[in-house]
Amino acid sequence: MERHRDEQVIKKGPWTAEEDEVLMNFVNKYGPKDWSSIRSMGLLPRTGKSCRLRWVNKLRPNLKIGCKFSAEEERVVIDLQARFGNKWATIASYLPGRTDNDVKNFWSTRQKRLARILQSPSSPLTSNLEKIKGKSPALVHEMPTPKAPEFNTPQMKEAASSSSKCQSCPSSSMGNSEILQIMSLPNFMMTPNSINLDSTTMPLLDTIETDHHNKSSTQTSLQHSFTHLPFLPESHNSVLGLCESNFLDVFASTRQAVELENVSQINFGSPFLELDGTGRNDGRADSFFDELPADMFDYL
DNA sequence: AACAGGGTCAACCGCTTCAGG
DNA sequence: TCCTGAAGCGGTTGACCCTGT
Repeated sequence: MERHRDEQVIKKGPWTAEEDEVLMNFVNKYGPKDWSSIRSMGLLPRTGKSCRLRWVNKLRPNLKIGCKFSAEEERVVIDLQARFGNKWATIASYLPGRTDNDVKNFWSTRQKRLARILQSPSSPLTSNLEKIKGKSPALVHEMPTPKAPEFNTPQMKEAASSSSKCQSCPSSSMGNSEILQIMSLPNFMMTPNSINLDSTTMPLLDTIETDHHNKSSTQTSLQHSFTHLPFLPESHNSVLGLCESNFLDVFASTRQAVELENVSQINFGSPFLELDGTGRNDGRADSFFDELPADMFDYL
């Protein structure tokens, strides 16, 4: 509770059923407008903003209350966020029964989850930070400060070393490790349709040499790295699918687009919905990361 | 059973845009 | 053209619930 200029008490906090009823009656009588008159008429001790928000988010007809986002809705949100950015009201207009608040909450939950996975200090991916810093000094202050990675198992030690050095491609010390590094950046976002770039991501694209001597050597190197990561055996095929797909092309085309258009978001269709090479898009929603085996994120 | 951590959701805040005087 | 209040929007916060330890 707080006092307003005119000494009328403004109520804050959760709405009661009685207040909802008063608000509903008001809207039924006058329509969803003139929100501030609800208080001036003495109907409710709430601000117009508060009344409007309550109506829009909870009392409006045809809202999907207490109903989780379907796979299709998730896919739409991810796709539209890539197109429109954080225009939650715009995105919500494509989803009947969903409010901008719903979409916003859904997205922030996803972001938090992803950030937590990628920012895990125990991730060996952070081992490449020093190398990246050396290549791009201007980047140093923008990067999160990682703890020294811990490689507890022989598998992890092997994975860490192989991600920057590959026996079958000795000269290919760049490419795969940088891709892993970019994927681990907190602000890096990859959706089924686009890559979002920021000031920390873009300079790193320059370090990816997907066309250096030839693409297949980098691909082989990346493949080698993934093979040595400690996934469950049954997950290796899925992971290796990344290397066999246009995974590298995505980064290569992204870099080219940055050079040509000076843009911060690259749209490229839905390459990751077709990882199995069949063009499959069964409507399953989720970002590129959800196409990966679950134990991949356990490892990260 | 108690606790911690994460997820979800409702609501508030501050800023911008719009419309009317 | 400027001012003011209303409406709209995105970011943030905090309470509550659930789950794992």
